[in-house]
Amino acid sequence: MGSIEPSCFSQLDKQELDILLSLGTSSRYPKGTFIFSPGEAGQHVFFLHKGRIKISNLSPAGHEVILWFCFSCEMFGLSEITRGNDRAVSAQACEDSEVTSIPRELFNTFLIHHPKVAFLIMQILSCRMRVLGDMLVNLVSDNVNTRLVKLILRLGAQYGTREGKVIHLDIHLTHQEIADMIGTTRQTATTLLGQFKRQGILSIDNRRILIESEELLHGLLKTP
Amino acid sequence: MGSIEPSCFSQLDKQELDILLSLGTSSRYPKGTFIFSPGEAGQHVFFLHKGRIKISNLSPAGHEVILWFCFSCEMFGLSEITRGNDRAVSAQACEDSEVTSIPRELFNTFLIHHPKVAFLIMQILSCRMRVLGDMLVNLVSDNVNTRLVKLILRLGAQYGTREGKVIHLDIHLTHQEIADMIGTTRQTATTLLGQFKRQGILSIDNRRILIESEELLHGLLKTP
DNA sequence: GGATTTATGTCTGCCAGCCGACATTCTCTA
DNA sequence: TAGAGAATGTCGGCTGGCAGACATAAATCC
Repeated sequence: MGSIEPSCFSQLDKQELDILLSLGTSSRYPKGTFIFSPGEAGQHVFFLHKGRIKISNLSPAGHEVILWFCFSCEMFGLSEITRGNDRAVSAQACEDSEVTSIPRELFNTFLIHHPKVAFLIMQILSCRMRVLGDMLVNLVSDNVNTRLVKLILRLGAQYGTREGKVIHLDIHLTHQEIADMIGTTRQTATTLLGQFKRQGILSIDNRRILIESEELLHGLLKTP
Repeated sequence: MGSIEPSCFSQLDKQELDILLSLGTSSRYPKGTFIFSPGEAGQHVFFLHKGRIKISNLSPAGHEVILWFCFSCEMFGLSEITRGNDRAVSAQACEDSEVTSIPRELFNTFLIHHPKVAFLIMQILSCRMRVLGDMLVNLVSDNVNTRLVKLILRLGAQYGTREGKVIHLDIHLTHQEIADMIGTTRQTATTLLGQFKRQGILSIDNRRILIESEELLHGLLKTP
């Protein structure tokens, strides 16, 4: 579980990052708009300055699976870079977002001259592969309740800010989105979240989760 | 569906490949032995000359999920290269296999001087990410029957050899392994495979699948 | 070539969680 | 600030497929 992504480009010199970003053009995407969709040719990679991007996979039957979210200073659209394949997934802005898009060719050339960055990219890809692998195992071997607990714990560890015992999750998430992350239905997610609330494990304020007791949450893992 | 992996190192000059392989040492792994297991430090990458390697993820509860198989001329153990992380998955020889293992550090240095290969690695990682993404969607949105059909079709397209209407799948697979690839139980896999046999869709000879009628198989996708 | 392990085939009860349906409440937008 | 649209809460019936349990068949190993 929980191999955290080397999310920030902190490992990059400010200088290197500036060169990279100068290769692209910046633009704004209002909440809800798609940066790219499945089937399109993948001719750009993206660097997210501000906002939040949802990377998801849509089945022909219309079933959405959220693979992960990208936050500030993360890159996305990397999977298609080398060959310019069609996009396999969609990228949608969950909030108003500011993004630099870098043409594939320029990015590739950049990588050749900056092997350090190429390494970072491999690292990001590897890390995301692990996440997907973990998701698969969860999906197969855990029931919905456990999956939800693990999701909340993971989100807390990765994106939460601690205030005393309470962990604030400053991510606006609907029950539908939560359901799509763990492969269940909206109704089931609602029911379980309701239970957790009643047990004093968490509360939700304007679609933002507050983990009241990480301990209790952990406890749910032991006795299924 | 079905983005096929650039499996072979055909895109590499024979020369480049020779240099790469000279960095490592070759050894044999008898059927059943593990090349690496979860939790170990990932200090090598591997090139498979001959045999078949099963890459899988094991849940704490003991539930195995097979992520993919590696065949001749494919590499594996790539996910941990950049940082030397612990292995997240296990690699087990399904047949007697011959493998060259290349120390991480040497491989990394090699990559810096051969950006073309670095690109190839990214491509492989990207491709495997897609496969995992597809697996996730399948798992969530399809029932077991459909998942099995899709698996067989995919295996056929990827690894099958055509002889007239029949497609030979020269991969020795137990029902348990098939079940572990689509996230179901051995019993259910057995039952469904039995049905397919009775319908004349496929036959199994010494654990090797023969697709008798790809059409019929495809037909099962339309009417669930 | 016989014994032991490993894989296959089949049946059954049971229950997690899906699905539809609806009421209620929240949250944006105009 | 009203009104539309979206999100949440809740119920109950239905069922896919899991989990045992066991018999048989097929490999594999001395």
